[in-house]
Order: sequence, then structure tokens, then C-alpha cells
Amino acid sequence: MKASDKAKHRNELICSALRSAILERVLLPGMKLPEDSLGERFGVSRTLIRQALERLAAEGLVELRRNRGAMVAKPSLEEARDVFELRTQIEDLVISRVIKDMTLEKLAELEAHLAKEVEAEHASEPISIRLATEFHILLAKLTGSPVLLRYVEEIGYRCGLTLSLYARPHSSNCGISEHRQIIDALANADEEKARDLMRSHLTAVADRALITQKEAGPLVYLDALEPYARQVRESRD
Amino acid sequence: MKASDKAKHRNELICSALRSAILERVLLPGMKLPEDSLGERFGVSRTLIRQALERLAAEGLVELRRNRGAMVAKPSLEEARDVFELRTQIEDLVISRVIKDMTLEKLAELEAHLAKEVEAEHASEPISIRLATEFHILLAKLTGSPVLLRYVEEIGYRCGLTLSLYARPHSSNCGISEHRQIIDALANADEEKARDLMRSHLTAVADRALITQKEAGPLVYLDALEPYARQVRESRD
DNA sequence: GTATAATCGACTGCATGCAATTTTGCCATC
DNA sequence: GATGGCAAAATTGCATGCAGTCGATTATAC
Repeated sequence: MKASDKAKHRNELICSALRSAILERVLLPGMKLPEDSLGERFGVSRTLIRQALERLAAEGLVELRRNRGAMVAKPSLEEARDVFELRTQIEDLVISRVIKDMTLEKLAELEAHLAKEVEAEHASEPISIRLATEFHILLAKLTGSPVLLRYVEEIGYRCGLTLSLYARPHSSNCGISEHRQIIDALANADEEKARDLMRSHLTAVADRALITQKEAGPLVYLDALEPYARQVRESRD
Repeated sequence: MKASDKAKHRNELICSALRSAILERVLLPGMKLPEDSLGERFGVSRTLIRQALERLAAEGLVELRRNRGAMVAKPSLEEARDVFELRTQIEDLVISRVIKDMTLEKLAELEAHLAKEVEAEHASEPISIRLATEFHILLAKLTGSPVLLRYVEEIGYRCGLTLSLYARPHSSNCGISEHRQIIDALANADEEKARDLMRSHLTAVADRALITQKEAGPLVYLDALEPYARQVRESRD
């Protein structure tokens, strides 16, 4: 309901709705996603839901086990590290491309987005993460390369999920000033500096998130509590 | 029918069958892929075909236009360049990872694969391309990272399609000696050298292929006509 | 009381049918 | 001869139904 709603057809609409729900922590990692219930709630048949789930599985946001249905993916720390490293490599390329063909219009777009980020600085965690991700997606868009855009989007979403799993509260807000610096470097056509900033930005985000797993938010509690919760529930009925 | 056939279920089987058909130029770029005919030929219903087509579309091997069906993708030169550059970035990471945790067993696997490549040195063009791609996939496997494997596979297939479109005959065979050198560098744990070799290997492949578009096969003619066709169209309305 | 086996229920895997949309061939008109 | 509109055929979009599979619960034996 929030993000890119130029998607015309229900197919993609459902897909991005589910994606948003996952990234905004309405659907938590590990939750089951039965086709029937989702279909009922969305008012469509299982066919469309299944399509969406398959696509999200391809993107790595959903885990799909044969004959056992779908659940929101629960990326391991290993996986998280891999995704972040990969992201660094890809965004290296994005920086080179963007800087090779920079215009005033593009700079203005970046500034406009940054303004939105600043405005939402004290908003909820999921919204911060979403805006931060969109900054990187905007950069990818500015390259004009559909290929780069596609992969930055995908990897960005995965990172978003990872952060929502492992990041401690407000660990990603500080990213705004780093985005600021990156824009400045781009404006000065300083490729090396922009790339270095992006690299340290990404590793900083990853470190803030991934190293702090043990002090992670309530999400992990819920998951960890599940066996106990079940015992309590079962002792009642 | 050739490659990884540990896929148990028809779902994935159909998918890899179509993928092989595309990469081996049985299905040529631009060809229509109607669900009915494919379903009939594969002996399954349209449901499964559709699933496979959607997945291949996500991988970039198939183009899927609303209400107009699927066709084998016809990557533009721009796209081809993007994919190859992206590949370079990703395989950089693969090299680092592989070298960080190299074992004798892994080296042996690489050697075994190279032997297969040498053996098939004078085989048909699609087979050469497939084996070359599998070399890179094997490297990704050796990292032990599912994430890296997934993306190297996907990008590798896309490059395969591109090569089958634009490469002149036998332009990719020379890659064998380059693979040889890469293995040696890996054996010596010379990360920098391995990475440089990989980089120049990939750009060499790309150059051999992408620069020679003009002498490419008959398929490209159709594309080359586009500017002229457009002129005619635009002079009309 | 524990371990093992069998039954039950829920959910997915897949096929098919109907509706919607696009394309193609045809005809009338300019 | 070319252009515009119209109708029919082909093809996808989506829903639903039935069968198969997996997991959970219960029953049974030790």
C-alpha cells in the first residue's frame, strides 16, 4: 500500500503487498503462509497467491518447502553476511555507472529523496529501513540499467528482511548522514570517494546489525519463546 | 536432459529442460513459447509450463508480456554489457571466498572439470559454452554459499544466452587456457592474481563476443533492421 | 511411563474449465 | 491500393476441484 503502486495487475499487486508486509514486520520470519488463508484475505484464488509466493521465494524473502507450504524466510547470519557482501560488490558498479552519467536532474532526485529520509528520521523502524533501501534503489534507477535495478532491488529487499531480523532498534537511522556524504561525492564526480563511502556505509550497516545479534529485538524472543508458548497453549485445551 | 538432473520434481525438471533448450539454441531468441503447445509436448498441463516460464522470466532468459505470451529473451547489447560487468563484480567475490577456504579436494574437483572441458574442446559451440559456464558455477559451489551459487548460476545462464546470440563461432573455446591459469593461481593462493585473471578472462569473453556483433549469425539481421523499420513506421504517423 | 505405529486432518500439487484480452484476417470505404 | 473498423480465432488470466503428501494427534503395546 505504501511503495511502488504503479503495478497494474493483481499479480504484481499481491506480490508487492506481501513483500511490504514482510519488510514492515507485519509478517514475521518463520510465519506460515498458507495459500488458502492468504487467498481468502486477499480475495483471490490460491493460484495468484501461489504465483506471488513463488516469486518471493525466488527473491529470497520466502522459504518454500515441498508439500509443506511457504513461510517467511529466516535468513541465517551466514546468509546475511553473504548478501551484504554481494550488495557491496553490486553497488560498487552502481556508483561507477551513476557517476559516469550524472546530471542536475538526477542530483535533484537524490536530494528530494534524502529530504524524505530526513523528514521521517524519527519514524518507525520499518519505515526507516524502507526509505534507506529506496535510496539505494533510486541510485540503481539512475544508472538507467534495468539489470542493475533488478538486482539492487532484490538484494536490497533481502537486506531489509535481514535487518528487521537482526538489527537492534534505531541502528540504521544514522545511515542518513552517510547518504548525505555519498550524494556530495557524486555531485563532485569523485568516483573513488563515492565508492569508498558506499563501501563503508554498507559494511557499517551490516556491522551494526549483524554483530549485535544477541541483543536483537523482540522478534527473536517470539521465535525463541514459541516452544514454551506451545506448551502453555496445549496445557489449556 | 544434460546437466543437473538431481531435480526430483517435474516443476524444476521442466524449468531446466526449457533452460537447456534455450542455452543450446534449440529455442532461438524471439521464438514464441505458447503454453498449450509446450504443455502438450511435455505432457503436462499449462499450469506447470506457466510456472516454468515465470521462473525463467525472472532469470532473464524469457520475456513475458501481459496477455501476449512468452518468448525467448533477446537481450540487447546494452543489457549484455551490464550483465557481464555485473558478473565480473560477483565473481570477484567468488574468488576471494574460494581462496580463503581452499582444500585439496576442491582443487581436484576443479581439475576434473577442466579435464572435461579439454576433452570436449572440439565439441559443438553450445556444449563449449555450457561447460565454460559450469566451470564458474563449480567455483561458486566451492564457496559453500547458496547465495553466491544462486546468483552466479543466474548471471551465468544469462551470459550463456547472450553469447549464443552474439558470439562468433569458436570465440569462447580459448577460455580453457584461461581457466587453467585461474586454477593455478587458486592453487598458489594468489588471490590478487586469481582475481585479475578472472577479470580479464570475463572481459575477454565479453569483448570477443560483444564487439563482434556485426559479423554475428543470421539472427542479428532482424535486430539490425529495427532502425530502418522504425523510420518507415515513424514516417507513417 | 515411554516408544512406536496408525489414523486423521490440513495443505499443497496439478489439471481443467470458463472468462477476458489480444491478434489476425476480412471487408467496406476512401 | 491503402486505411479503418469489425468479427472470429487463438491464447492467456484466473478460479476451482480432486488427488497426493506430510505432519500431528491419538491409540496401542511394551
